[in-house]
This record gives sequence, C-alpha cells and structure tokens, in this order.
Amino acid sequence: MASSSCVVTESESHRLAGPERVITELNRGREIADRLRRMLREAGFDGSAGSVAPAQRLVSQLLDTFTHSLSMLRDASDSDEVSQVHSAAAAAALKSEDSGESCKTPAPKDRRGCYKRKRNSDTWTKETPNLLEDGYAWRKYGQKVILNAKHPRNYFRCTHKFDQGCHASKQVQKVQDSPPLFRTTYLGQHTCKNLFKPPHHHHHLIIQDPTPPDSSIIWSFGRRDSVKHEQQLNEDDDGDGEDDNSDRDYYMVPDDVLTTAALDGEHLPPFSSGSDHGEVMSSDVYSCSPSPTTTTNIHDLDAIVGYEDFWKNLN
DNA sequence: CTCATTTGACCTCC
DNA sequence: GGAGGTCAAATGAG
Repeated sequence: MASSSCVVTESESHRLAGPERVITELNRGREIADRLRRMLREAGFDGSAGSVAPAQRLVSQLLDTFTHSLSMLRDASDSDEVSQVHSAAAAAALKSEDSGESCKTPAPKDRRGCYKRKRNSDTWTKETPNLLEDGYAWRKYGQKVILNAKHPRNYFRCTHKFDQGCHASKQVQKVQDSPPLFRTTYLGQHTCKNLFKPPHHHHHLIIQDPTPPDSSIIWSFGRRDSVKHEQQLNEDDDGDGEDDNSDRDYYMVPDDVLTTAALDGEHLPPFSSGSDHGEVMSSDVYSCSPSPTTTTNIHDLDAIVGYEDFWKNLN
C-alpha cells in the first residue's frame, strides 16, 4: 500500500492506525461500488439485459478489487502479528533449548504431532448450507471427534503440500443438521500452481444468468487460477445415528468464482436431498478472522457453476 | 501400481 | 490432563 492517508507517527501506532484507516477507506469504496451495482440493477440492468452486462461486470470487478485489497491488507497485518508471535516463540524455544531438545527431538521417523497451531495466521471461516468444490485440490489427512460437537471435524491439506510446498489447509465440520450447515475454516494461502485437473471422467460448467436477489458484497478469498474438483468423503457421525450416509460425500464450490452452485439433481449430495436439490442458495456467510470486518451475504454471483460426475458412492 | 482415505497413535497447547 | 491437530501404517479405489 503506497502513500495513503496515514497520519500516524512512525514510532508507535503506525502499524495499527495506518492500515485501519486504509481498510476503512477501502470498505467505503466497496460499499459505494456495491451501491452502484444495486442502482444498476434496480434500473433494470440486471445483467441479463445483454448490452449492460459489461457494466455490471465492471462493477463486479471493482468490488472484487476492493475485496482483494482488503484481504491482502489484512493478511499483511496479520502476518506481522504472527511473525512477532513466532519470533517470540522462537526466542522461547532457543531459551529452553537446554540440551538439544527443542521439540522433544522426535525420532527421525516418528514426527507425529509435531506441528504448530496456526490459528491466527491466514485463517478465515465460511459457512455454507452445502459443501461444494472450492477450486483447490485437497487431501484429507485426519478426522477428529470434537467435544460437544455432533459431527467430527475433517482435516485437509493442499494436495501440493509436498510437490510444491503449499501449506494451505482447511478444516470442515458440519455444524448444523436440519438445514445443514457446514463450517469450513481455511488456514494459510495457497502457494501452489493449482492447475485444474478435472477428474478422469468428464465435467462441465454451467454458466447461467445470475438473478441475484439483491445487495451485498462479495468476499473472495481464493485465487483465480483454476478449479479443480474435489471429492470429500465421510463426516461419519459418531454416536447419534442420523441417517447413515447423509454425511458422507459432498462437493465444494470455488469461492474464487464467487459461486452458487447448481448441482445436478441426480448427483446431489445425499444430505441435501429432500429439500431443494442441492442448489446452493446464494447466502453463504463468509467471515474472516482475525479482524472480522464484515459478515456478508453472498448474493451476487456471476455464474452458477455446476459440477457433475465426480460423485462417488462410498459403499 | 499409484494415490487417496481411514483411523489410531502421538504430540502440543491450554 | 484433556482437547485438538497431525502423522503414518493399513486399507481401498481406480
């Protein structure tokens, strides 16, 4: 961020006040852009009108720009804090480095559990009624029963953790049943070149008219690289036996494409059957931590993306 | 055969 | 000490 309206002394609050002001300004800009878009829509320019679709798209891009800037800014200040925390931890580790036992010197092979809790770095949470492809390739590496939670938490890391050193990971947990609600917590940014690799069978993308109800801001945390299918299994409920396979498979939708997903009826995840054919209502709640600026409803989507044929029956 | 998932053990943090 | 996060052997799917 270049020379913006930072009116702070370099010594102290420079770190806090500067970025916060910039964030405020960006938020304002984003709201204005959003208002502009609504105005366009109310004036009958809802994108389906052909000739004005480009205008609508431009506004969307504008919003996107604000959003990205905001999240970058947050990332920057977060990593600042984090690095401080880490250096403190490193210092502590050095201090207690008595006789070469910094981390209990795990046997060269058995390094289980030697991890760092990475809560405050790059984390954000998203809650959706369905689980859909999010544009990245994930590999499940664990599942854990969580205290007082009805459903286990699933742990995923980027498939490219080892070949590209990508440290992104996420946790997925079903947090509600009746209208199903899933919480996905993303940790870390992707550094991989996540080239889209559709499943060996086919896939297709359905682009439709947006028909957005109204309002709102788009939060996009992903990158625009590519989309890759992901299939995730399980979410075995432990204990309370709600219908057997209702938790087992689900899809993720690319947040980077800002999507609602229309899944083909016959390929619907089981848990959504019965209600509305798995169409992701454009009301996914995105929130960001730390610095939870806004929680917004996603309504305005440029495309409805449908994924097919990567459904697999577990049993 | 290769790669992904499952699952219990292990480890760290609170 | 308990809860949560990660590892890795076993197992399964393609």
